[in-house]
Amino acid sequence: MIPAPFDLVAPSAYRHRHLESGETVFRQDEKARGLFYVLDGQIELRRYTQNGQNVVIHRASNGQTFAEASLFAQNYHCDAIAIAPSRLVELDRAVILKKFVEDADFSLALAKRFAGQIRGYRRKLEILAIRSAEDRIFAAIEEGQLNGSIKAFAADIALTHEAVYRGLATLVEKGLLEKTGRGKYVVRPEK
Amino acid sequence: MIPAPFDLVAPSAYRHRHLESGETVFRQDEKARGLFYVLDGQIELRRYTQNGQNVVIHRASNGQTFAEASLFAQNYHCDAIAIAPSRLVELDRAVILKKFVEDADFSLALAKRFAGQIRGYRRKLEILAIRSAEDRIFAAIEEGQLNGSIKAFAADIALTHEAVYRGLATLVEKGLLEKTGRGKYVVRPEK
DNA sequence: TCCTCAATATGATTACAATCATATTGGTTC
DNA sequence: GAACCAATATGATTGTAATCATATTGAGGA
Repeated sequence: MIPAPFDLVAPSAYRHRHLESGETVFRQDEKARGLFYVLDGQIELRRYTQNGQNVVIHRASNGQTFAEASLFAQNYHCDAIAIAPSRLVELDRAVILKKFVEDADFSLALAKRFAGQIRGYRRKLEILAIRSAEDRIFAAIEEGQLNGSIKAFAADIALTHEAVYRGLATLVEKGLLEKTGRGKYVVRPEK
Repeated sequence: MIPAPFDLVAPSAYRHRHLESGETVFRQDEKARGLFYVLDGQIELRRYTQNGQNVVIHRASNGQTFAEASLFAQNYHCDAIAIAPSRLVELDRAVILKKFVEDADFSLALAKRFAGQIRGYRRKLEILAIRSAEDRIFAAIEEGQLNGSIKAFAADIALTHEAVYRGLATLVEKGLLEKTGRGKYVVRPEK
């Protein structure tokens, strides 16, 4: 049930947590206690700039882990907030680190996971660098970033939700997307 | 001379490379051979989108490494191009991987490095999500992203160089930045 | 069933960065 | 030192996303 490689650590390192929508998992600059596995629900990782703007760094849902990087840092570097009722497993930092030095398979798998995350962030950067709202929306949908609500998606790709609604409408008009329901869009298959 | 933890691997894994400005270190989708350490020069990591737009993912210069993540991937996921005459050390992928499973200190240090990179990308995402050109420029300078040319900096933060020149001018006008020379700007200390 | 509320959606206007143009400066080469 | 070239810099105009406003839809609760 816990995804590889974290299934390799003893269950004594697990701690279950239930959160209501809006509750905080951890805050930026708090001492890092461990990483998390989402049984169900939705967690948003956010960072705040001085001006009060905030960026959604990542959104984790069923079956995903987050805050892996905090294993190797003293503190958390973003806020983690439940945006839906959520059940999490917290994996103890010290236990994971011990496992890391003892078990090469584990450390290899974890490093691979990190490499994957790095790639993911690169793709996000790539999308944010696209200037045209329409192109950005299309690229992000192609990457599979539109799974939740349009508003959340808009925040993800750093556009206002109005701009996204408009962009979606024109993309459908151009025949690049298909509207499959209220707030539901899919890439139209090439013919 | 090679930074930790790569100083721990045998020098037989090193391969020196000299590149002229414009030459290619590797291309996207090529088989990953290893990671690189920059003795001197400048390397740009770029990704190309379908529309032909390209994003500068990272810019590596003296004393930095790049393509670490390719250790755990089959192929390179971006282009690496020298934008100045550069001397590199290529570190063999297989040797590093072997070291990784054998030496826990090494694997710990590498994982820490990865975690640092993840943090770096997060910060970059944060900056790209700032809508106002002026705020974005200021935030990026505060993060120390303005080290090379203004044009390179502009590409980094996904603005046109014109917008950056104008933003810099108004920031100086407002007293937030100080112009220390042609193309040189520093954050003005708070009083 | 009605009420409430948030997400979805579109209209009108404004703000601002992109674009196109044109100097100016500084470094390199012959 | 002249010639060349790219980076720096600013001006004028345009395009486009943000903003502010206002419906509309749908889900959940009383």
